[in-house]
Amino acid sequence: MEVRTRFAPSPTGYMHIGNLRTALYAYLYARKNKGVFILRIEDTDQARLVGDSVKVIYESLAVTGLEHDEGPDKGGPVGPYVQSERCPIYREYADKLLASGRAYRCFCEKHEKQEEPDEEQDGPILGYDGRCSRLSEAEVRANLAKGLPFVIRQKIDREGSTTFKDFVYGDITVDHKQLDDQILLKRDGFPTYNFANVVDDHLMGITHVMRGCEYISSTPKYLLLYGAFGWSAPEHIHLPHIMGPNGKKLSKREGSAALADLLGKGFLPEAILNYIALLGWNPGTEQEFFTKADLIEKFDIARIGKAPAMFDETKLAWLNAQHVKALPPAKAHELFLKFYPEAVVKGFDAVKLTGYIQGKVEKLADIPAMVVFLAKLEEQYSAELFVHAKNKTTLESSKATLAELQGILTALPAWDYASILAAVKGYAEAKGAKLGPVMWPLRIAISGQAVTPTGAVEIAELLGQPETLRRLSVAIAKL
RNA sequence: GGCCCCUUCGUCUAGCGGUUAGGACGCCGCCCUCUCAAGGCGGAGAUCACGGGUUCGAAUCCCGUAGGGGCCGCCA
Repeated sequence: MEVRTRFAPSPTGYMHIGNLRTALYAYLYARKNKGVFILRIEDTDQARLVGDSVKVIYESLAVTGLEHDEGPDKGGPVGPYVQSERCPIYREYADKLLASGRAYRCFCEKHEKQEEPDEEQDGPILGYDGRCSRLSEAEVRANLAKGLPFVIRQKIDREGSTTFKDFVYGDITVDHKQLDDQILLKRDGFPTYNFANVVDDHLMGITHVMRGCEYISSTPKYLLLYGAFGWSAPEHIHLPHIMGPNGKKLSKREGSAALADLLGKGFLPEAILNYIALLGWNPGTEQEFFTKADLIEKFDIARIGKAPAMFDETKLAWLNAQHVKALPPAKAHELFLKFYPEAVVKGFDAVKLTGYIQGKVEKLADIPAMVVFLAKLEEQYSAELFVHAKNKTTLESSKATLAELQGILTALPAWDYASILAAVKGYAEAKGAKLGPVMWPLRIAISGQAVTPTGAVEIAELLGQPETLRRLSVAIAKL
């Protein structure tokens, strides 16, 4: 049978990283099995509609390359793919349940969520007591005639229990005493998630349902619904949560919960995908670097773990650096260009710069701070930087070295990497010194920094002869 | 409160009855080197949440306990 998976986000205005991982797994599983990956928008909560949020969903899938085969924007044989456009369908199926006696109209007041379960309460919280299921036909007709608003509830027999097999968590059994007559159709005519999800997954031919593990407890209710319709249920794959640092829920406030935040920090989409794929799944080998194609090939739902994982931005940064290194030079340059300060692009050979620092960039957002020194020497840097124990440099030795170097570099006829390196090496050899004691002061002098993204010779080459000599003078004066 | 689920280095994880409990990030050290980094090598870091069983033998199986998470919405 053809595998069909779906990503069914509700339009909240941003792409949560946990949701993105759910999408990724559903995508990978579909691709791996030559199946179909569907996008469905779950916008049944009219009170929470957020303006442009469907656009955010499209953009998120596009930037990460999780392209769907069917969806609102692409069409498909089982549309519409937006739940708010499917209301007649839900109505139709609710009526079927009404007719078969598996559902009933409920005229009760809204039952608000209980924030703090009553400490005093001894027994279980029972939920809705099902009183409207006992209304006579005449009473229902009378209420309808009065125009009383109602919801449609599924009639659930509280005897017995339901056991289902989850691919990740194994056999899960829930006692029907834990269930209540869930609402299928709300007062406003829109379906609840509980109902729409079952109807749509069935009608759309979904074979494997992947979603967060918060749905485990209510899955038996959905299964009962499949049963009430006489439908066979899809496979269920519940996923453990991704936690924030401290083991708390990954929140928008921490700045790493949304895809847009991560992108803004300069993480590559492919690195983000790679990283979140590994939160809760592993290939069983020691491979950690994955391209999307690799993931499709290696992904296996049997190797999804059960324990929640904490999101660690440090490790993401490392993985991101690996992906940056793997970029074709032209692609790297195209990306880096967006982060180079204007003065750097204008005044220097940016292509060469990219080549020099590509192996050192962790996050793209770090780039501006890494390269500004090229455009402008921070002349107030401390002379103490010249003192380096390991290279045996002091203020005095640095001054002497720099003065001699300045003479040699001034006389240098060609200003390219090889020539500069040869000149510096020749100088060191002539003095019987190692390269370190010469390179260290040179690099400090022309960068004004202890840490630079590339070596002294590369920096000198990029700066050009006049600016290199000028900076040398600044340093000599300082010393 | 009821029910469901989870628990191996700080973090991500391997492990599926017999291993010196392996790898990765981070951290530390060494080497290389044109500093840092990268790269290479090495180190510290886990009484496998705890307590009972079962077994010749348990991180692995069973039962409890604790801690954490989830559900108990006309939210998804």
